[in-house]
Amino acid sequence: MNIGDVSECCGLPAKTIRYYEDIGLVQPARRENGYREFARRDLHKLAFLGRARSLGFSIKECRSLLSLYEDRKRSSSDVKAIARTHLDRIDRKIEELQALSATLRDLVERCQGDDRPECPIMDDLARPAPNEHPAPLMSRASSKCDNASLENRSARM
Amino acid sequence: MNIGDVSECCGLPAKTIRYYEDIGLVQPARRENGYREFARRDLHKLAFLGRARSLGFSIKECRSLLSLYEDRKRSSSDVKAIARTHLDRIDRKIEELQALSATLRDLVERCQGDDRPECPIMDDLARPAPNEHPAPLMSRASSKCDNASLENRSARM
DNA sequence: CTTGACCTTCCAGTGGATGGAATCTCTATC
DNA sequence: GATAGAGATTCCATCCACTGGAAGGTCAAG
Repeated sequence: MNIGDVSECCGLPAKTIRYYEDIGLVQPARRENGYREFARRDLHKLAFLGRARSLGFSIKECRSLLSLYEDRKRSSSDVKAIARTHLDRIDRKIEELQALSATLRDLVERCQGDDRPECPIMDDLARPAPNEHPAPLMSRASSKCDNASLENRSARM
Repeated sequence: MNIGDVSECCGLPAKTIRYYEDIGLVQPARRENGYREFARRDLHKLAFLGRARSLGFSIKECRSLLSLYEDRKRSSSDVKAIARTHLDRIDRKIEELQALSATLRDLVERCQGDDRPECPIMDDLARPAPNEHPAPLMSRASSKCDNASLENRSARM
């Protein structure tokens, strides 16, 4: 099978398939004319890769999964470990994005969205810093960011 | 102010600040010795950029936001439009990830995770295709992916 | 004078492809 | 046999937003 057929058949662009060969995920044979010749085994691997990538596994994880796929004596615990790591990563990402979403939604809702310049979104972006660990008031005097420091340092040279 | 101080003060790595200069987001002055000299205005811009990036806005969006930030006659509707587009993108991403998470969670839960090779995760990955649009049975005979086609095409040269 | 912190530039690499150019190779048709 | 067009090949560049590291200049303290 030529690359175009494989592409159509496993849903991966030909470019991607060449790329996968390049990074060693598949090793299709070559014909005399230089064309790649994909065997059933290559097709299976590519379909496997396509599915794994669509589930968000990284190429590195795909490599591991692929070697487990081809290992008859694999332990399902190894597969599960990779999947769980990935799942945890996804869930952490979801939480991050939900926090972002909440913040943005609040800002967007509070913004009038008219032709005047006043805007809570801008106010948030321009605000000094998200004081997660608010410093004691006295320590501000020695901050590198206040005006005095700025002038001093500007004048230093 | 030197880049190191700016870095500490606005929380962006020096490398990032240089990069932001490189792509034209800030234009700090230069001293005679070649060192960058950041003024208050640059500090504000960098802090703004740091916050905007931490909210997930792309550099391109940051560029737009920054020019709105410096435009006294801006319309808050322009700001809001950018933020809403971004919010929508985040929410779409969350949905995607939640679907992934659900699929993966199901697979992980069904996997024994022992020393035997049987594994629902592998079974899923190795499965032909996620038949979102299941083809009529008869059409499989002409698929490029069945054995006959494979052999034919392999034998063609 | 030396040390070490800080600054500079430039180049390369990350991940995972994707776009495009220039150049074969095959097949079909005239 | 000529030719057109599809499909294959390679290689190089590009995307995003940095980040790492090398090689070298500058500055303040001891």
